[in-house]
Amino acid sequence: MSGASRPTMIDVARTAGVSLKTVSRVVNGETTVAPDLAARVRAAVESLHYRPHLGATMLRRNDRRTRTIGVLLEDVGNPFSAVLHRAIEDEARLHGVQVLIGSIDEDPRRERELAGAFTQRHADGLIVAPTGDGQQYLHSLPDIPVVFVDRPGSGHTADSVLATNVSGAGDAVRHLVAQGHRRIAYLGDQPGIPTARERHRGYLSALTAAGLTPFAERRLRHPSYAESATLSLVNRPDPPTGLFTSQNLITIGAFRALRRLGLHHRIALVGFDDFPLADLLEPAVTVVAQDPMTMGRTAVRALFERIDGATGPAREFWIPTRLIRRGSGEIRPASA
Amino acid sequence: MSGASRPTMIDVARTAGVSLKTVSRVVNGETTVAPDLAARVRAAVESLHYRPHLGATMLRRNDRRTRTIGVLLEDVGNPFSAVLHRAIEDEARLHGVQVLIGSIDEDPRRERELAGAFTQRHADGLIVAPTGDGQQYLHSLPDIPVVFVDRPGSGHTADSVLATNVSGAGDAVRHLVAQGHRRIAYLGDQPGIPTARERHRGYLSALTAAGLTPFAERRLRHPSYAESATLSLVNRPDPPTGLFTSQNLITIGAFRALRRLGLHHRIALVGFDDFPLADLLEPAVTVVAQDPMTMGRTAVRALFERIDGATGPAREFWIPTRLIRRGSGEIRPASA
DNA sequence: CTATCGCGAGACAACGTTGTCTCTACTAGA
DNA sequence: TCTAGTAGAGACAACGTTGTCTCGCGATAG
Repeated sequence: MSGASRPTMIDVARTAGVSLKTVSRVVNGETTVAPDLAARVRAAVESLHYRPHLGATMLRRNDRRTRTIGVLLEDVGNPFSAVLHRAIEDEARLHGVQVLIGSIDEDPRRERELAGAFTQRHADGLIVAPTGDGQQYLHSLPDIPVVFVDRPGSGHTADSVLATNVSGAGDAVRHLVAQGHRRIAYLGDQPGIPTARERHRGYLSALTAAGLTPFAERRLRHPSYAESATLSLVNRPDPPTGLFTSQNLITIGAFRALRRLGLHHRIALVGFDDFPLADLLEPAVTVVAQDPMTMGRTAVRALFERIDGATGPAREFWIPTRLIRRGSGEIRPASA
Repeated sequence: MSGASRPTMIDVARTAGVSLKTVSRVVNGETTVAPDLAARVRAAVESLHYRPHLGATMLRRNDRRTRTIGVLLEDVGNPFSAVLHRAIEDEARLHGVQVLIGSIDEDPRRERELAGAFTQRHADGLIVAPTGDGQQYLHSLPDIPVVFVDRPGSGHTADSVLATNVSGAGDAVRHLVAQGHRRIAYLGDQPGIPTARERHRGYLSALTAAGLTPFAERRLRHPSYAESATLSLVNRPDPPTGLFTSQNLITIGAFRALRRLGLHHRIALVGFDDFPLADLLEPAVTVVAQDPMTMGRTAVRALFERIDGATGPAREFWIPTRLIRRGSGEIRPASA
């Protein structure tokens, strides 16, 4: 509360009656200090509430880790991102590392800004859920380890931690086919988003493999359009009997629409990405669940390996998805 | 990508053919530089990808803002915290300020560690959702502006941004009373948590004012016990006809228990704190909603005022709650 | 034509810390 | 007893930047 500026090593040295350098040694845990002096120094540090000036430390020791990583996710308010964030934080905490985080909101400019800001704050590394716009900007940053998570990057080579999007989406579609569905519609994000592209690819190839043709597809500019898109889809003369939605917010929007029309027990729904309370809805929602905990943990570990100097080609970590049958995906087509 | 160390102002100065100080002036936007020189400097900055060394800047200008704030929330994976986080981030972004964030998990030691870590990283200020253990530790930190959010701090005076917990909980109980309920049970967090205490107080005083006595109360050590606590509560010989739950995770646990027993259309439920999909459950869940967006925005604004030097006594910002009738709270007692 | 002023730009010190070098006092071995 | 060696502790420079001071030059006024 005093307006006085923070104490420096010189203040500590004066209080302890030793030289500046001895304080530095004690603070840095060097062993070449006599025990009684070290004790005096530690007492002075305590009484003055001395904390090393991180800026000065970093300035002097240019190689020093700041024990901070930067994390760029889609939207920290979204359940998937929030859980991923939490997993990253927990793993980072195990290593005594702080987390800087920001939401990208599908805005490439925002992505570049955040990456720059975190780099300038001397993050030791970055975990990025990239937009589809390419990550060439990383080349203009000082050399910093990067791990992509959730989505592959482009224009920059780095480790990536990805869900098995194609096969997961395929699982969803195959499941609907197995229930007898032939008219299976797709609702997903705009194809600029890499995961959206892959899940769409999984949808297409599973349909084709089953001898079906894509029935109806909607690429949404924003998940908030999911509800109205579903309404228009279902109001066609030949409505789909099953829906595959490529993302949790879209799944929820679709569910909302089906409920509004009273069709939630008639039209099957399988969503990519689990979400809280999916099991409490009626019908409970069948999903292809990702494993954000494992994804976050894997990304942090890979990043730390790179920070610790691991070289070698970029690695891809594929985190498996899992179909969770809850009810909405087990609805059979009315005509069958 | 080169292993070379990052460029400094001296490199830029050499490239542009000017003095070190002139580069500094251009980078800091001083106007006393001839346009052609400034242009040469900017070109050199671009071509070398020069970024000022934040540590050196902070070292030289000890008063300088780092344009970073630290945020300590309960759990960034929890919907309430996640939305609060997002609101804080958005407001901070408007001011060009970065956010350091960490989850406390009701662990006072963790709270102290995070506050220390963020302070050492030169956060300009802190936004803290404090545990009930007291914030005396803030006194041992260098002088840093703090705003409490969601919960009042103790042992340290600072602005606080709080929901109207007492009156909000009262609204919930009064609503149940108005539906004819007499046996209204309370399920909440342990009383060590300030908000839990206040909401419990609101519960008690509204009951008393209605001429009722507290019927049954459960203080949970952790929200994960909500489901089993509800089961035991409802299995009493004289079960409650209405439940008031003090927090979103507990509300969800209680709902889950009622559903499991098939009592979700028989026993009324009003929860404090809204949560996603509350409107999609059957019955949709009546809640006393907080306004995390406004809370986050208010906290950031108050913090920036303090950072900008505002003095004066600590302020309390009360953010009103709002009862949202959705169905579960409008169930009437079976006996009535 | 000279004195004064103002503006642009460089020289230099300082911020708080740590790496390196140096110095002193003590210990051990011959 | 003397020398060499060692461990502990201080002096000093340097990290990259900015605040202050100073200098030079052209313009303006007397």
